[in-house]
Amino acid sequence: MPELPEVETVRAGLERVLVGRRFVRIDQRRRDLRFALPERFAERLAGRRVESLGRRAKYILIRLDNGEVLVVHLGMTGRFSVRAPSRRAGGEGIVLGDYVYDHGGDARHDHLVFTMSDGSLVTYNDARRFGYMELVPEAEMEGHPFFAGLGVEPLSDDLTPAYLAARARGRKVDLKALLMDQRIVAGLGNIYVCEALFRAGLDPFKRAATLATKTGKAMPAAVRLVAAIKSVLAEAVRAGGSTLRDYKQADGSLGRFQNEFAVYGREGQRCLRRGCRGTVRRKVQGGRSTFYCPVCQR
DNA sequence: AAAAGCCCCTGGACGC
DNA sequence: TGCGTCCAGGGGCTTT
Repeated sequence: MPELPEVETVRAGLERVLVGRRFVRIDQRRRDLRFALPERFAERLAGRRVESLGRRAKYILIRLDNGEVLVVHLGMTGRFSVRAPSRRAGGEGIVLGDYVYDHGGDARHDHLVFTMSDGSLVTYNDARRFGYMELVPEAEMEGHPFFAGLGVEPLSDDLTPAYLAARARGRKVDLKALLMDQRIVAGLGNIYVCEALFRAGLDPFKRAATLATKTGKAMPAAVRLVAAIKSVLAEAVRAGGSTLRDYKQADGSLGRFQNEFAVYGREGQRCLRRGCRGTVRRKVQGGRSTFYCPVCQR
């Protein structure tokens, strides 16, 4: 599910319900998700107060009052839902990102249920269990394997044409693979890479090295690409991310950016660029689907 | 060191 | 209705 805009949307939603509350009870129903959950997870979390919520790349960072950070990665299908403490009519809950409390899915995949000090219930559901959680002392975050090799935040000033060109210089991979690589730019995934390359008018199969001159300076393509990445992500964050197949009951606070896709999931449909007569194609690239317009992405 | 493949896991859509 | 195949927003690990 989640790339940067979706993770950011979930982070913001959780922030509203977690900050200032303490973990009272941790109902842990499995030993592991993708990886083993932390040793003595419940005991270590119980009684801790949530200070703040942050995000780095596709990780949600839940800062606790003992200097530790609960680091959460949602994988493909990880979701949080929240049931408010007292809700008439049986408590239908709060919507977080593309997630409704009654996820309409499978309680079998409710792997963790946190009871907070205000009585709200926060459930982590993850059908495929590609998600994971870890408790990391704040001081060790930077050097932690999760974070040590991560590339720049795309919405920060660290992502510049010069940076991208320098990282692309001499690389043999194609543009799609470069942008999917979390060590270069952290937080992009299949959807937003496809959309950014479309906006920049760049062929996903073109070599990444073409972003740089021989001396490693930014080519115009790098300038366009950086602008495209930033604009598509910023718009998606504003729209609350994208909601794909999990769209259940319509709800205003679900993600809306899926309605803005220019290429993703639009195989066989007309290119949306003004004046372009092209048709969106899908090709498997690096084991994943790439959607692009062969006419205007060159 | 970089690039390419395989793998993890479950569910939904589709064809027969 | 049932079964097989393909596909899915993640990325780690292994091999070349």
